[in-house]
Amino acid sequence: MMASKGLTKEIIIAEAVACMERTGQPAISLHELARRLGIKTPSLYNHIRNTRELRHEVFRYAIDKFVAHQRAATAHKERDEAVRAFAQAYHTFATQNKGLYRLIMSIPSEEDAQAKELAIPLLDTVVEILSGYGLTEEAIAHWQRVFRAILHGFISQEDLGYFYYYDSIELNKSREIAVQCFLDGLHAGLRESSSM
Amino acid sequence: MMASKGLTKEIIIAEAVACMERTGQPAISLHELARRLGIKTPSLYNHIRNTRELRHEVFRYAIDKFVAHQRAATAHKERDEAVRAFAQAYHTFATQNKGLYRLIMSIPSEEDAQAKELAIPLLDTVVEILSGYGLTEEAIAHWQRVFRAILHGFISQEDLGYFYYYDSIELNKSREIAVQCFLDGLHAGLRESSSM
DNA sequence: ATATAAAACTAATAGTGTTAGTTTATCAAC
DNA sequence: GTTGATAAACTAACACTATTAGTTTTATAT
Repeated sequence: MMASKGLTKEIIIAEAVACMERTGQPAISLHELARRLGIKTPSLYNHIRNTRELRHEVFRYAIDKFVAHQRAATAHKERDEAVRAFAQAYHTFATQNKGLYRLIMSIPSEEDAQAKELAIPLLDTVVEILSGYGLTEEAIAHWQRVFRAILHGFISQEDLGYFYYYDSIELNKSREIAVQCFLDGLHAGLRESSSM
Repeated sequence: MMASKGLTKEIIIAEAVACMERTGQPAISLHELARRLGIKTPSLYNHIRNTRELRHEVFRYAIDKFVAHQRAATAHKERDEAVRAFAQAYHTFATQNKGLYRLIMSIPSEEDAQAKELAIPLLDTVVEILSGYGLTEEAIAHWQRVFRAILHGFISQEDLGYFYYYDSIELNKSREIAVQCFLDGLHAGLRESSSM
């Protein structure tokens, strides 16, 4: 019983995802992966091209999961309420799926045009919410960047430990303030543009 | 002429820094480093304990450089003017010292308490600026987090390629809007707390 | 001059990813 | 049911990482 243990690409990807979710790391070695699947390392190459492709597949999975999570959290919500719900969902996903989130935030980087393609739905979720504010196309592009910058910046620094400077001060409150800051800034921006 | 080519820890660190600045990567292999210094890989261990220590030393250098850059940019400035200058300096450093910035943003992460210690001056620069707004200690802690979240989040996503969604829309303008958003949010927060 | 210590070396190990070439099991056609 | 093709496992090897042990060389201080 050497050949065929019923292993498929999907099973490999699922196992890789499970490992990342468990360890919180955005990667797994082929050795470890093969060990968990009960095969020898090179056998993985019968199913995947290389680590890049594997990472890519897990990336696709992570994006899908993240997007679904965001859509579920903001469905039937609009404007400020949607923004707050989105921020909450974003943070929840990032902390509860650390490995996947880190992967999402470590892939594109210049080269990988294919990954950027896959990530578009992720950007669309924010754009849809901001569409409810009656902004111009250009304004949406700007504010979508600002919003995502705040959300990711917050998670990232929290994760890095750069927020434990005043470690007695509650992180959740900081996050609320950040979201409120975005809304205040957005509203201020709206007032300004409508008065011109 | 085997022993002693006048190599020191400082020279090694300087070369590592130079490599990172050149490649934009937050790391360099010992092989490459040794090659550039004209020695064999294991000889590096006469001067450094391991890659962790080397990274640590480069990290220290990066923090110092970043802090100096920030202080120079915001000296004799206050409040909004200082905030804007800081944001500008932050972005300039991150883009012109990509390798060092990436290193700064990849080290601490839970474990490394020593690195967190080294990074404190980095946080102080923001705290000092926010001190000019007459906020409470707690409010400073919150807003310092928000500001740094925006700044890093912006750089990070820009670097990752997550901002090229609407690639015709100017990044610089988005950044201005982000900083203005922070100031509007901060001012809104100030009004609210003073009216209580 | 010689002993010591610093700083280079060679050789080897273990952990990454990856390729080439080989064997085995399964499944379809004759 | 044997045959033959294919899929999927294997072993063996290589290149690249960091690292350690043990050796040699050179500079320097007594």
